[in-house]
Amino acid sequence: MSTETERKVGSLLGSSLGASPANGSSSTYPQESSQSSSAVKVIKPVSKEIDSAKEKLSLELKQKQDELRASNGVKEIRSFREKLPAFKAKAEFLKAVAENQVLVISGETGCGKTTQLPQYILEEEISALRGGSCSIICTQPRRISAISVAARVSSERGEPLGGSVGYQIRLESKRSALTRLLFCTTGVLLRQLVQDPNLTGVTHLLVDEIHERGMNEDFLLIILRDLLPRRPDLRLILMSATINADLFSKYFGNAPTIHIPGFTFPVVDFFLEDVLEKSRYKIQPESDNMQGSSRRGRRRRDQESKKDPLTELFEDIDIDSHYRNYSASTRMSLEAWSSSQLDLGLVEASIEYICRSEGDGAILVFLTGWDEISKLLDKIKGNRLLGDQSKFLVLPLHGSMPTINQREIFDRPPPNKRKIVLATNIAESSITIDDVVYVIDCGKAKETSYDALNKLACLLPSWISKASAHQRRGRAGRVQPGVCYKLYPKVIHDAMLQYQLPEILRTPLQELCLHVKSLQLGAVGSFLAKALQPPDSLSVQNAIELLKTIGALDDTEELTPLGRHLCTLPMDPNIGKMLLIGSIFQCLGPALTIAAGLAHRDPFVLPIDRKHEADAAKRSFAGDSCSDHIALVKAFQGYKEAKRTRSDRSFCWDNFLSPVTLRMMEEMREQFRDLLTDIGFVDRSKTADAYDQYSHDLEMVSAVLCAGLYPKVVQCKRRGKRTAFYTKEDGKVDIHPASVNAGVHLFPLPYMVYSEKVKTTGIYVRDSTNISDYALLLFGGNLVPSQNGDGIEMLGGYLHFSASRSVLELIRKLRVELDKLLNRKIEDPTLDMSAEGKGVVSAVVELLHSY
DNA sequence: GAGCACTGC
Repeated sequence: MSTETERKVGSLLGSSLGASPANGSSSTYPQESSQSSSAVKVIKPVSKEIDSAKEKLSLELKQKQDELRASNGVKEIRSFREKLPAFKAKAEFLKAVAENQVLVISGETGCGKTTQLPQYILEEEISALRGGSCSIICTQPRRISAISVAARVSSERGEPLGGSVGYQIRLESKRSALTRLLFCTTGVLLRQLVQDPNLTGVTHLLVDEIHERGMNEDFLLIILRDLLPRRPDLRLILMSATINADLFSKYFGNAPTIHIPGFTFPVVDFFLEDVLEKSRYKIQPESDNMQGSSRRGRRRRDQESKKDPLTELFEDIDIDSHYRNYSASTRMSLEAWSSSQLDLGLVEASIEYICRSEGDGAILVFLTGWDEISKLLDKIKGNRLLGDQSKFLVLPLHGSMPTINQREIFDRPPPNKRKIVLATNIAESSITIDDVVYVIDCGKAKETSYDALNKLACLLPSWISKASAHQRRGRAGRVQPGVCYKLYPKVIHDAMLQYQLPEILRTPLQELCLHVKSLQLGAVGSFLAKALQPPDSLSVQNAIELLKTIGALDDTEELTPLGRHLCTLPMDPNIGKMLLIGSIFQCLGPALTIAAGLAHRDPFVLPIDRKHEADAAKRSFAGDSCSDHIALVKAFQGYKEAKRTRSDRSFCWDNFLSPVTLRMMEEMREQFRDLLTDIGFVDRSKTADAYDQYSHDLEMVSAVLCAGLYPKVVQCKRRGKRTAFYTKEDGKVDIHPASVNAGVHLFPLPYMVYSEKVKTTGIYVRDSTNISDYALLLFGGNLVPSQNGDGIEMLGGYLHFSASRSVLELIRKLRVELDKLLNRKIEDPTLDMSAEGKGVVSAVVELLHSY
């Protein structure tokens, strides 16, 4: 810091000291009253008028339903509905609903459970003249399914969507006062529970797809089990796609179970050994120049550190005796087969075999990721048979590839042209391609896991579960009998886990823990211990520790005022804090954009053939900011400007941006702005620019990022002509190659903040912004004087700052004033920062610019 | 030098 800066900051700070009230009791927070969160009073139908209105509605609904039933259009649909397997179980189902508070349904694909069961309840209630007072909710894990199921059900009833049947998902709903059956995402229901913990008025709740074991669904089940005794009139129906519904039944005190068989066309399975026989493909043994280390080798287990149990199981088999009925060539291939590396030649040979020897129909190949899809695509292009573009339409399908929104994935190709889709897990449940007849399954998927010991999120390829394999296989039998080629031995299939580990055991829990607090469900640890499969207490402890570090929970694990604000923001608590600080420091626009991008999805897409251009486009948005977050802000700004001139389509195309994601981000920004308004941080009467005074100030935006993302800090240490990166928890880490900071050798500033760090082939920081030590000193963690008195420490002594005594003293003073101001603002969001905090804010700005 | 997938009053 120059003496000039020191003088300026000192004088600005001096002026602010007088402006702040003498008693800035920033450390004591007002106590939360136990009633404070039930601000929304639920209006209960007590008066006679309301009762009679309901009776009238019940009559109307019944008349309308009877009329519709008699009409011709619905008659046709009715005969279709009566052919569904669910129809046979209708009477049993309705009887069980009437007699039990909780019911578990296991229904296989194609049985019609999702569209029929909620509808049966609705029809039954309307027929019994309870239509006016019933309220049926059916949750779905995904937005698309909530919409499409609601649309299907209302059309089966011959009604417009939003009548008696509606849907509600984030930022979008079609429902009315008449809606009696609502399909919503599980997340929407969880938010609803914050306002109305008793689900007042809801008569029937159906929770669909619980076998997927998503975090929201598992969380909801804990809440519901506690709620049922308080709501004896509420009926709960759990719907699972797999026969094994025991787990859920037991969890709810041995609730009765009804099984509904499914209907799909038969699918024939072939395993690796059969595929080798049929295709005559020869797997090449690992050549010695691969150093024999990382890749493979049967019975070379002792040379390798760790192998998964399924691979070990296979390697313990004596190939010649176990596969004695197979050809010598197949046995040799099985001997050479590696479970750790997918043999793309084998995939290619399988596709070729289908194209030569089998009938018409699309082929769907399940792979693990971008890299495999890309390499296989190249291989197919060079293939003599498959490379013929007049006969084959080969399409990659991956969440961050632009093809994801193209119609041709779903459309039937012209006659004599075969569609071949190379997909990730996205085609397992999110995207359905109807005309698939052949599935090729590599047996693996990239899966997130959470290493609580090292506080590290991982994303590694692993064997899928039997349930997943079944689901993938089923993709072949939607329109006619199909075939599934599994590129792994039957022995491995038989040893696969029945189900994937539930998400609650695979994910960092800070957001969930905050949610538990906001629902006033008691101590986080003991509440989550009631889960179907409770998370490791160390994971819970890590999450609580983080929430304490960022100031969302106090020492007694109670919500602080900051924590209460964060509960209202539907995003990771670090990102929520960034948004709040951004609004306080008048960087609202960028904060909204960054929050929307990080909370939803990166809008940058990666086309398979132009990834270097895509990389360059992202870097040009970042300019010399050394920030992925700034790149995001600039890209969004560019999109908004292009929209004004109606050139957004070409802008997105030219800059490798996803228009769908950007539109979603626009809507999310509005939602966030509204939420900030609700909690007082944004005043609607002020103009938009009132909160954007520093939005173009890179140093301020970086400081806001630091305030939000702390303690996710990376140290940049110069090593000769390069920079090496370190974190407290992991030691050396790498910048993710997709980051604008990848490959940059020297950085102007000594630290980075990031929002996501993940272990794949190494430990990568996915997004980063280069920040100064002043940003950290002012907006990072608590400042602790060094033991030897010559500096300041942070992050448990991991970060050390040294400077002259007078500078350190000045920073310490400024920090005290800044914390006071922030605490006052957070306790009372209506506090006028521009008046009350003028001196402190000016001093902060001055210091941040003193580089 | 590398990228599973969802989702939120």
